[in-house]
Amino acid sequence: MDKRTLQDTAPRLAIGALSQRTGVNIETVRYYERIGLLPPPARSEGGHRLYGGGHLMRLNFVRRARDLGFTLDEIRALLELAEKRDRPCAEAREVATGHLSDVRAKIADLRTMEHVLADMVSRCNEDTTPDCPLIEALFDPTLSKGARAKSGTKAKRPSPPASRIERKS
Amino acid sequence: MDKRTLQDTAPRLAIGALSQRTGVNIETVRYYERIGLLPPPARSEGGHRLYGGGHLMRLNFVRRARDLGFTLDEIRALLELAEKRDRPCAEAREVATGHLSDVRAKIADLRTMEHVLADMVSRCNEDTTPDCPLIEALFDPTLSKGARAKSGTKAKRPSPPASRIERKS
DNA sequence: ATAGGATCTGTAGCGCCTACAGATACAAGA
DNA sequence: TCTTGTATCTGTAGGCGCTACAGATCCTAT
Repeated sequence: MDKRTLQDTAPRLAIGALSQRTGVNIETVRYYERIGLLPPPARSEGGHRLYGGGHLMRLNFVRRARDLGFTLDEIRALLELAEKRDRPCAEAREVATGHLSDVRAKIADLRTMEHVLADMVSRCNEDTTPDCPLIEALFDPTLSKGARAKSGTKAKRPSPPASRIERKS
Repeated sequence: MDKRTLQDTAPRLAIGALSQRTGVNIETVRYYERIGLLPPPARSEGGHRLYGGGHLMRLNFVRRARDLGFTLDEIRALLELAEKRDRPCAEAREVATGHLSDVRAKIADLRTMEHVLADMVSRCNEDTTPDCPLIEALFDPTLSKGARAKSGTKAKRPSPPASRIERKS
């Protein structure tokens, strides 16, 4: 059988067996079908799902891509590219490089967190019972982190005006 | 005002001003109140929320902790520790070290992903139109990754038995 | 007095599953 | 053949941490 066609051979796998072979939870398999990521399989007379080799490959593809952190939408795109065998390489590369830079951005974020956290924990070594430096640090505004800027200007007025209710800047 | 008491001074900040000063979305502020992370503020005669300095500090604390990746439950615990000033240091340290190892585990996972992805992308350089190596790699079972083991034994039978519907192993 | 913001409540949606209930199907043993 | 004990079925709700909307009300500046 051609590895790439995703055509179905005679369906013979029940959902539990498919789940075991792919490592994908049964409920998740049904979920993937609901959202159209996995095509609806054949059914037994009693209505049980029966999967063929194509499903097995496709679901393994999905699981591997999930392990690499691709979103379900990205995976959907990759699967489409895998099926229409025109010029998928460039487009697949695009999806993957886009995801790769997401991953790298996440790593950078996490490394920043890691350093700050490690620093906080280390300064917490001597058990200074009141004024735990870890908790103090979380109260301390110097840890402001301008990253993850949301939309909208952050008013950074240093001294608030006197009394009265403050509404917008 | 003591930085740590979280006592409220005269409430005078409207929710929009609080949102701007903390960088936390208005809807999120209300959400935090709903789930009990932020205490219900005073209200104006017409029912608008009015926040004091304690809320401001507390919400800033929450935002900084979120920036460091703490879950809301962890933050809840940290805030409790910040309030009862008995011996919070050891416990706070525990929360933080637990989270730190989560962060490190995530970094390790992401680095694995990064390497596999980078490798896939680089092997995709020459535009081999059919048989894109990137897509082939996702079909290739050698990329199985035994990590993230879920509950339940994964049956890894290499050759499936002959015909008939397969149910459980 | 009025206009135009800001805020109110309540609800639903996002991504990606996971869990449950109550009903049915199926394969193997007696 | 009948019975048992799984496996599977459908449908719905929940979880995290928000975000977005609708339709109503409030508040302040002119």
